[in-house]
Amino acid sequence: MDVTAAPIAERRPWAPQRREANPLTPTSDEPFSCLSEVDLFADLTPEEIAAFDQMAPARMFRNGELIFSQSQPITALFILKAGRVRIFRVTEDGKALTMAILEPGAVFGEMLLVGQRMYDNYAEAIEETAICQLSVRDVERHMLSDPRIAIRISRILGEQVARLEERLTDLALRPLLARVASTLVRLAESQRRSRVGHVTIRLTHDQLAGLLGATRESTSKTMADLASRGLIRQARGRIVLLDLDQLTILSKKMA
Amino acid sequence: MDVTAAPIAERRPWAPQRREANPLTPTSDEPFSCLSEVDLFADLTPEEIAAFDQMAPARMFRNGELIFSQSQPITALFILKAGRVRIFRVTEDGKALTMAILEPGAVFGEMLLVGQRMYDNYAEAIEETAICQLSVRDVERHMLSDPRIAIRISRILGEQVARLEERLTDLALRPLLARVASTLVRLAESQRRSRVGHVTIRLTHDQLAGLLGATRESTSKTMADLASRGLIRQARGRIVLLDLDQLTILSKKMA
DNA sequence: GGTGTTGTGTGTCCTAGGTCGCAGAACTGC
DNA sequence: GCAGTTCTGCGACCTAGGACACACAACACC
Repeated sequence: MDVTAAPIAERRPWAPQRREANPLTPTSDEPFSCLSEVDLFADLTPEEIAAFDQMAPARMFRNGELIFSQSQPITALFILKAGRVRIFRVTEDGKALTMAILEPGAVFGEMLLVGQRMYDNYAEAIEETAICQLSVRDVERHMLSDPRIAIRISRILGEQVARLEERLTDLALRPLLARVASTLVRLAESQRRSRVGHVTIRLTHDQLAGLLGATRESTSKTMADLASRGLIRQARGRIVLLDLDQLTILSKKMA
Repeated sequence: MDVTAAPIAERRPWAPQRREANPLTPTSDEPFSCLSEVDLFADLTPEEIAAFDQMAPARMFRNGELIFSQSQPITALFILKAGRVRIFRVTEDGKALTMAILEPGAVFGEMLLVGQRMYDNYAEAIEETAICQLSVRDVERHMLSDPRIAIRISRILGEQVARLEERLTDLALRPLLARVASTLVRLAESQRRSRVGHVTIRLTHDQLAGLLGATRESTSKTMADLASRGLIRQARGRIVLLDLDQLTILSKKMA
């Protein structure tokens, strides 16, 4: 903890554990490419990618640091190079719902590209994280007009719509057990880098609860249930999915 | 009711009151334009629009008729010319959630354009409705490649994402009263053709409930509450919003 | 190894909203 | 007008999951 920091800063539950500022390191030492392997740019030539890379400064964030709150439209597009990021919203009375947990390769802030105001979304690093940023100016100048990019954006947004509709109906019509199962399955899919054997999800019950729109307590209870059925195995901060198929079935069960 | 029809067809609550089939009338008599005034095509020249119009046959649907269920990827794109359409999902046990209620000028089925399978969405006419359809082939041939269209699609999807995120957090963190208020306000915005005085929303409590993810009963109760506060006035199947500002405030109130 | 902190298990309430059931009002079609 | 249907309004339940309050286990940092 930073000793120079304020008293302890009102500690709202969703709030970043560390304060927002403090760029840490520019980390331009190793000139890694931000954009290759990000499918938003998959249609571009290597030369074009290199050109974009020039204008995408990288930046590190510590666990808990805020990457943006709605008050920062300085940057148009973020590319998550390493680490993990949580996108979330907060209500007046301090409760939060997390919209997504992003894995490396993800692009976020795309709403600005599309004329949306990015609303009340916050983004927070949930571990040591490297992020490349493209400024509004560069993006407007070089990307918005490019049909290859536009099509990719459509695809990304389309997937997002599908996921959101799914979550919405789950939340509206399914009991917690099913929602937990369905969320776990979805998380598993979104990170099946290694399709070998069991998938491990690195999330605390608290983080999972934020994704579910439920409390930590009932989430814990439900997880215990799943564990007792042998569908998952638990450890502090990580969840091993043992039986994807069974979980998928459960995710569709109603009351 | 159609006397030749089956016994009464298991009447699941979400099901169309009339059966699916029966094209009614091709209605090509008056050659109206399907595509002008639809902003998806706003960037096209009048000639191009006319060309598309050729390939967009219109079709009428009666109140309650199903326009598509997930088993019909014959048509890629629907344009709602007149009437209203409800997009919804159904769970195994017959409960439904309404994703959207569309007004004339809306485009739907866009998910297919974007490589999504359109999932479990159903579309149903909720009044006498005229719809133009574009086939997968035509769309693929003439539109997907067109950057002007691609950009428009991005914009539409972006708005959709924003709305869905809003609804999701509402559902997760706000009590029914706030959700009702917020939904009413959203509906008002989406149809403020006449910005004069009070907005009238033509929906039954039941339809509203489907949009809220709540039951008809509690929706009714909440509506009565709003009415008693003088924020709305009610009549059978229609709701008059008297105090938008106050409703907006309410929509943000928590418990 | 001790001390603080962050995750997890549980247990007792308590309430928003679902469920069921019915009654009456409003519109539809004859 | 009358009969069937669709809407709306209650009211008496009942339950999933939230709120609160701990206790303890695991890790992190010195």
